[in-house]
Amino acid sequence: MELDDTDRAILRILQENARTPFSEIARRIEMSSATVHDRVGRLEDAGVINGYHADVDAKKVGYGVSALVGLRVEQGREEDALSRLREIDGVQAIHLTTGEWDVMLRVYAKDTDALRDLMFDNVAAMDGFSRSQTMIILGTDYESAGPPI
Amino acid sequence: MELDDTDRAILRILQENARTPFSEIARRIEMSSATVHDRVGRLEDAGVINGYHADVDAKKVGYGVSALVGLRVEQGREEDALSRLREIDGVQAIHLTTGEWDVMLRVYAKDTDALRDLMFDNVAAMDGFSRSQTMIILGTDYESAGPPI
DNA sequence: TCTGAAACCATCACCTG
DNA sequence: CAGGTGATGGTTTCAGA
Repeated sequence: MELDDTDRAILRILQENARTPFSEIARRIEMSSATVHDRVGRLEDAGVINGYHADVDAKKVGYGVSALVGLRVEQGREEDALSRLREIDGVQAIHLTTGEWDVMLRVYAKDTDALRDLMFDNVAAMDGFSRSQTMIILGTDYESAGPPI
Repeated sequence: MELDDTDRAILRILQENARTPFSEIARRIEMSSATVHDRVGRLEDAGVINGYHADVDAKKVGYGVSALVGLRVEQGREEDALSRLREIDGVQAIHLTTGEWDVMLRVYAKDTDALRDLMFDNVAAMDGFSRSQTMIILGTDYESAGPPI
């Protein structure tokens, strides 16, 4: 799908605040809200917009600890290993990467004890992984809502 | 702030789809939309909800490559180094971590050439960093919209 | 891409237990 | 004091141009 400047303007607004009324988007890009409605529908259908999510503060809902976990996967066990990772509560993202690690996870845990349990009882107990490294996120200095548009 | 089951139900719905009308949330949790309106306002004020963002597909807006970058920061240069990282276009997140790296970035680039430029012209050219490692994200197997609630 | 109209929704002041 | 009611003005949505 080809995006024009109008599409990009709409995407920027919805990336910044997904609850912006179409009528306000219309005012800002100087078009009718019917057009905005139309274009947003098309962006959703084309998979350019994949959803709208409230940004919920992890600490405030009881997840005091977050970490990045690097994993090495044994040859041939990839699919099996990944499907079991997906089932673990607290695993937020599973990225397949080049470099030192085959898989990088982003995980949430209540506290460091819960993180230890998550790593030992779940990840380390799985076979298919030969090595892991946990990097606790001490803080997040900056984070945007997605790619620049 | 103390969250009760009603708050958590609202958070789950808005995390899943931030554009859900309050009237529909009200139906689903069996309360009036005035109450939903009220509670959402309180969750926003308390910083439990920090915004609502459209999930925009990076590839579809021209960012074909994404990577995780580990950095070592020289002692005493932390604040200076971080503030310059924040200015680089394509840097989506800056996490301070324990372990092998002091800082982990999530970056977006148009293609591998653009990623090389980003790393060489921007990151490596900065002083304050002594070592770096780039892990290209080949794919994302799973990703949730935030912490479990 | 727009206009226009009907259905729908957010929001607020004011009640109620 | 959390929750509800009801009025009103704004918003979404869709057909038709």
